[in-house]
Amino acid sequence: MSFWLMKTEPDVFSWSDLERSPNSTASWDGVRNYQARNFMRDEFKLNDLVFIYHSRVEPPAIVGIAQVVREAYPDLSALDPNSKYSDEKSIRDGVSRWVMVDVKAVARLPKEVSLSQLRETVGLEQMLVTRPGQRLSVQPVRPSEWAIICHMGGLGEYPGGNPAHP
DNA sequence: GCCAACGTTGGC
DNA sequence: GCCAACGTTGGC
Repeated sequence: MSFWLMKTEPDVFSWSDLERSPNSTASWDGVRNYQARNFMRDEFKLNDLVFIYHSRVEPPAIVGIAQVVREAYPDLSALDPNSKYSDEKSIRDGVSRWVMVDVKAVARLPKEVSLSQLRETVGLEQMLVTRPGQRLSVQPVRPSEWAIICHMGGLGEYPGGNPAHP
């Protein structure tokens, strides 16, 4: 199992929006960056765990943990002319080159972990999200980083464990 | 295949 | 809301 971080602007789609979705599950659509797409398409596996990160808010922070419940499939929003993610040029034979995954909210962090906290914490120096100018919206997270952040977020020994028993 | 222009991201 | 950093586009 692998760990990931995905960014979202809560004004557009927040952790609460995910929790309120049917079965706490939503399609993570609208990713329009090849590096991010490739992570989702090639490396996201069923049951992988994902930190949900709120950007463009004060403070930017990791707020919850989601789980991959469906692996990559074509991003339907690219085909929808009314969607802001519509991308006609990405369509070939009726299928977009962009993909989405379905994720399910599994645990809100009791204490959200802010970007400034991430930057201050020993062991997280290599995280992409802490780097200025880094805008990749889907990023891998190392197991050691996952464990540290779960602990900071108040989830104890959650890392890699059973989501049913945090 | 270069690179200037452009649009977007995201911390501040 | 600003704007630096970044990724993409398209003319050449």
